[in-house]
Amino acid sequence: MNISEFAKIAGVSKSAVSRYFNNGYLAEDKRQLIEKAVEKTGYSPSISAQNIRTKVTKLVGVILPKLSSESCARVTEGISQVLNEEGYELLLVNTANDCRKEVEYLDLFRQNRVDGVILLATVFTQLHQSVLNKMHIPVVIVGQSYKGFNCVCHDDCGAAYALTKLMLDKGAQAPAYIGVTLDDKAAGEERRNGFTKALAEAGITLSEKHKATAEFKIQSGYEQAKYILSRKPRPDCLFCATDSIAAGALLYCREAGIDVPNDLMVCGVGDSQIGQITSVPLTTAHFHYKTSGIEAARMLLSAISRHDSVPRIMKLDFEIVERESTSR
Amino acid sequence: MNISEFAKIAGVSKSAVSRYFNNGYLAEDKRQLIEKAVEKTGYSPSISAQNIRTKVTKLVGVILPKLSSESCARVTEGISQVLNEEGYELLLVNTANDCRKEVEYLDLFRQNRVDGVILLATVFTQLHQSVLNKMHIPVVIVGQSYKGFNCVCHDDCGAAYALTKLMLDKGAQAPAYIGVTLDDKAAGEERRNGFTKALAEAGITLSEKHKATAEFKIQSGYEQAKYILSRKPRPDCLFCATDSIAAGALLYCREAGIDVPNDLMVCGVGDSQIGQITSVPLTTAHFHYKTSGIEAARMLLSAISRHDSVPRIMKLDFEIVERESTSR
DNA sequence: AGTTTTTGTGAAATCAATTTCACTTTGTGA
DNA sequence: TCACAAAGTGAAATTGATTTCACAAAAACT
Repeated sequence: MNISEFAKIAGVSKSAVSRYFNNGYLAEDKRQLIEKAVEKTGYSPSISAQNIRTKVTKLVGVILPKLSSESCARVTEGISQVLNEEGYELLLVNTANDCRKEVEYLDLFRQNRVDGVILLATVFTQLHQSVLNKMHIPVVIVGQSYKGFNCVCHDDCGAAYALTKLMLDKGAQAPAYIGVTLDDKAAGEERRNGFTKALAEAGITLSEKHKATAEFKIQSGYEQAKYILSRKPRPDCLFCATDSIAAGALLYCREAGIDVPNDLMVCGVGDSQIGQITSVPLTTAHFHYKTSGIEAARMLLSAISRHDSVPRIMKLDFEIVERESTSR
Repeated sequence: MNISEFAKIAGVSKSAVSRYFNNGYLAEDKRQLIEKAVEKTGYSPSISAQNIRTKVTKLVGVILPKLSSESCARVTEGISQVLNEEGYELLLVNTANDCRKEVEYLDLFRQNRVDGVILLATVFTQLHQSVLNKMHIPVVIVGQSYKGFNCVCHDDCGAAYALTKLMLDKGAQAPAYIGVTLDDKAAGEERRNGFTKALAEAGITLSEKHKATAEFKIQSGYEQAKYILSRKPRPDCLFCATDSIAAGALLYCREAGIDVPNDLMVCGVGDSQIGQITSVPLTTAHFHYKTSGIEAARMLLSAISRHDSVPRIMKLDFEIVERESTSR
């Protein structure tokens, strides 16, 4: 069913039909004729054909590093809430942490497939930079902050600083650190920076023995905790860059008979569900993931509508969630 | 940049360009001319324009009840893996458990927006049925089994039966049950059926006192467990329809000083991450969620390619994961 | 050498819409 | 009653591709 055929059925011209669905510059009697015909036939205009003329797809590309991660899912939920309300659909691609795919998909979106792109970034290479600069549709980056681009990010450094300071204020003197790869600017570098800053202020230096890098997994947290906590002298507090790592660490503590929080304070970052039910409830930092998705979507929408917009960076605040794992 | 302009730059006709990107019925010299021009200009054909002619969008609609759920995320990961490989993109919509939205989106997809639809279903109303029957593009339903439609589902009944039998075989005599709404055929009805079947075989009848319905949340599991376990006589085993409910129940047990598994055996269903780190590691049933996504995507692809396909239902097997919460 | 077949080509039609433009009709004020 | 503005209309051009069709050139047979 195309517009001509439909117009014939409704007893009006093609133009009238088009006007009905668009600007609506149309006499009342024709409007009713068309309305009736729509009800009868269920006709609705082809989006592809509209796209050819208007260059609007009502589609937004969303690039995710990993779907089955609580934080990504929450961000995406925020994005989809706002965009669906505005009549946009999400074209979602999953890069499975494959950096080349990220660029590949950006390139795919560069053609006229979508009206804008939201990138949940982790790593950020030279290649990203150059592909992003060549984009001629608006892009918003979530979770990382890069000059010259639209970004919505969290205060990773501040959260790590606050958590570390919390433990130091409670009397911790020998801290340990399990982080993630520094390629991840936010969760790797920024959180480490916050941790380091708090130590520096307290005049404490971190021993190399008490530093480890884990993956974003419970199992990996368990292993790295085992490695660090079995070395002498044993630390009295442990900062984990993510809740899943902290959950793994707590698992090891229970197994090894280490008393949390009395012998060892532990904290994570992200306030994922898992922290509520660890053997000892976990102190962590709550990031407003869903809000970041909502804000990113809004930012993109406004960049799509008025095309001139200057790049802006929005940093969302966090909240410390204090639970037993650091109570003393 | 359109095909005519590009053809002029390359020094060939529009038709030649089209053939280059499609069937390739083209002389070698022209092929090279075009190849060079593509490298120079970065031209690629407009997907919308292609869609108008060929009716192929290379898009698949995916309807999710909730993004931030581990099982949904895993299924989607499987789907996206297979479809991306075949050059398809996912149009993802999140209904936030709103049944009307589910139908609304099905209707949206009914027009020529996508080549096929995958529906992660929970509830299934009369309205669903009638909208689905009016669909003229292939649909695959994941997680539920409905006659007359393509389905990929899990053996919810079998898993619940096996878990219940496991506890009964270990000597449990007074079972309790925390389920989810029966509107959810798979997680609500089927799992309850499996549980009931095992009881019936053992000649045990369930007291009304020992039955409750929770939401898919830790907090809700906690509350319902509190309600059930505080009534006399206390049950000696507890079947929870999901891991998150079980996690909440275990939380209450720790708080109330109930010894799991000696005083009370507990199990969940779904093998989510959370079960690994509960105060007592959780016995559960592992469903192959990612595999179900993969199979659903394959089923859809084959339905798209040869349009005649008869509806088929695929039921995936499960595995019992036995941990401490039922060890005796 | 003459005919048939194969191979390759571009013009033109087609797909399903929007939008401009030139026009009719209607309404208002003098 | 006439002039002029406003409102409404449909034909036709346009958007960016694919695909059919007719036709030319080259190759392979008589």
